[in-house]
Amino acid sequence: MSVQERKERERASRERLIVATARELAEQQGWDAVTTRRLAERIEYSQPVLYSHFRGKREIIGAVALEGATEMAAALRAAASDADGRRARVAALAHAYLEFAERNPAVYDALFQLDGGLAFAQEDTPEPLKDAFAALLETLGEVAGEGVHPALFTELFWSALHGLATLTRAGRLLPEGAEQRLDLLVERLAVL
Amino acid sequence: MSVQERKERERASRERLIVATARELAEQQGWDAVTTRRLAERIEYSQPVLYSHFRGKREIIGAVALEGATEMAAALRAAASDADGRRARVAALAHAYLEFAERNPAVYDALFQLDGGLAFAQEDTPEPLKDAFAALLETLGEVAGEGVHPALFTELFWSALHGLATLTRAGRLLPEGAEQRLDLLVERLAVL
DNA sequence: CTCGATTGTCTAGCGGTGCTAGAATCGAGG
DNA sequence: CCTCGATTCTAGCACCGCTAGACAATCGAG
Repeated sequence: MSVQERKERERASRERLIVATARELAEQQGWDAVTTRRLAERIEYSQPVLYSHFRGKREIIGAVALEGATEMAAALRAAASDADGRRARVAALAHAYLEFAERNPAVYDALFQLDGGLAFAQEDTPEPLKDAFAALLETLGEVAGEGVHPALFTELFWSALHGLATLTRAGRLLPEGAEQRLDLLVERLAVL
Repeated sequence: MSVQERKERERASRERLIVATARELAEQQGWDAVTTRRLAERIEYSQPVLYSHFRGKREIIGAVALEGATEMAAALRAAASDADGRRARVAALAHAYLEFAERNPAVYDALFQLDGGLAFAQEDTPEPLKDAFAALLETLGEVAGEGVHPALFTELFWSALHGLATLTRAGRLLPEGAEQRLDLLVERLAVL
């Protein structure tokens, strides 16, 4: 049975290669440049191989998104745990969120902008996505204020962060005010 | 010279037809369905005619976006002027914004989600876009609070609305909480 | 050790996209 | 009515996501 195990290992490793290459290509040249032909060429296999791992391009985007969600959750938790006090924790969390979006634009797009075929806010939502939301909830739930449902507050705060992230990156907001907008968001929205 | 004038009128009218048809098709079947072939067929001309009016598909999206921006500005001003008192005005504005996004998803996408080749937050930003932001600023500037720059406050509030609009439509937020999230946003962010 | 079956991969191609060169057609002015 | 410039169309380019079917490599049985 060792032969079969080796094959499965190789197959799994090739799948990781596909996802990593897609992500790399997307970060370098944007998702438009991630075509099945270019991706196949980079991993040094033919196009149909991609389809033996994923149903189509959507699923590849989805795989990058899941990978990114795990990293994002970790980054958010790390930022929150490095800060002392509720105010500092919320500020650090918000800052970490926007920094992740800025440093990994392709991953952020895969998560929230493109169609990766992922379910959200439902029962069959993949674990990494739920966990990323949970990472937000852990810190933001503390500052929802009395009588306000923590999850609902988190959704609102998250929406604001998402809006800042996307509008900033699309050049819709002047970059100069970024820090002030973030301060104001934390100050006003959170009950400290 | 009347012949030439007639031709110019006809040309302008055909351009309006292109934009209106693109918008209609996008609202009906999504922007993916708006291909140059389908669009050409609907206006009963061949593809190259599109390119005698617009540089390419991007510019057509941009034209829909500008049309939408004008309408949005009007809708926001109408909602604000119908309400009495600052709190009600801000709530009405926010509600009108989200309603516009929900009822005109294709236009909203053209404005903020797709690349219509439009400049933002710059000197050469088209007038309708500046005006839509101005419509937000007129109402939101009043509730920025002391020592907070009205434009910066408006950018933040707008970001939150944009986040709510996009995440809701992408199925990332549960629709049930929409009203509560909106109330909370107005209550917390605005200084009433 | 050979041979058939199974598995894996590739070549080639389908119908679609945005966009454009050059042919064909139209219509206004002489 | 005819000419000639402006307008519109036909046909085609290179690329897209995706897949059928040919081919090669590997495995297990005799």
